Amino acid sequence: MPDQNTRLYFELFNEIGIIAQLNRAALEQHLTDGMVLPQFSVLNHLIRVQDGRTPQELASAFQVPKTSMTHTLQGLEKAGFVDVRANEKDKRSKRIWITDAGRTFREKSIASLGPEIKEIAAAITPKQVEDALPFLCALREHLDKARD
Amino acid sequence: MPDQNTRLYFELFNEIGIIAQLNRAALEQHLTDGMVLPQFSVLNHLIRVQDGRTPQELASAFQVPKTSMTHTLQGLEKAGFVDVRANEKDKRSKRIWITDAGRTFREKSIASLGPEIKEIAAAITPKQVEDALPFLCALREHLDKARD
DNA sequence: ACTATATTGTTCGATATCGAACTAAATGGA
DNA sequence: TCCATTTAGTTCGATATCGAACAATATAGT
Repeated sequence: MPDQNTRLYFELFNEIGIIAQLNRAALEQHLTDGMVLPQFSVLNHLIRVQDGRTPQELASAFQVPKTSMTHTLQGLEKAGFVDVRANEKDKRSKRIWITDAGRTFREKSIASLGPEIKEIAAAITPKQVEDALPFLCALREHLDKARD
Repeated sequence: MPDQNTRLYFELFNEIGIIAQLNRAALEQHLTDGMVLPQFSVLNHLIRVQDGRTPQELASAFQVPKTSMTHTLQGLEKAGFVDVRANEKDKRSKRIWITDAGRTFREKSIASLGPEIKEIAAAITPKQVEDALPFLCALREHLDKARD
């Protein structure tokens, strides 16, 4: 493995790390009630994929340790944005449902992000994003698989 | 802004966030001495760009708050991987120099990452990375500019 | 030169993150 | 059925992250 290649992959992950960083900071400026990105992302996921997910499914979806997801969900529950109910099919487990307040919060947040997204879209077109996504998905999937 | 586009950009940042997450976890498994990704990244930056940077320059480079960089540097200094010296040209400021121990640590870490990178390179070719980088750089630069 | 403003870095407190150890429930052999 | 192993989720403790407030120094405008 020539050093040049190592450098290339380092640069890739460096850029990705910084983008994640900037995205997080920008997004959290639009979230009220002290919500943070992981909490907002969970709300989105519950709507996009379907609610009724278990905490473990959510942790896997976001590739965070389950302890982190516990913490995230506790915050969402305290804010009244999700309901945590027992899972009849597996009594070790729970299921997470988004509440009306959660839906409203999400919608308001997205609305307030509108101008931001519009601005990004002016510089980075949807077409470009579509073209880039397969690469990112492949990279994600590979890292995911290699995780043992 | 149609909802479809919003969704697209959300997905983009979601993928990027997860990749950053996975990269961090994978990388930290190869770091000894309890070093974490930001500390390793700083060492890399000091070699790649040139050491003698100020903490503020480093914070900007990684787009983290300066308090976070203070913390990162304190860890590196305690480990003996960087020297923090006064900045003659600006007495508010400091300059960071990598030590021999820091260089050695970085080299060993990179060596131990070799197989990992090789494995990634098998799935994601350097060519693909090169093709993807301009998009990521553009996105990063835009977010950076939009940060006010 | 003088003063207002900006910049650098720190400390502090609140919160986020996560690994280890734990409990409870499910699963898979014998 | 019984017991070993696996899985879901929590608690706990250590550390990371970051905003606010601060002190020291630099810069800009007059």
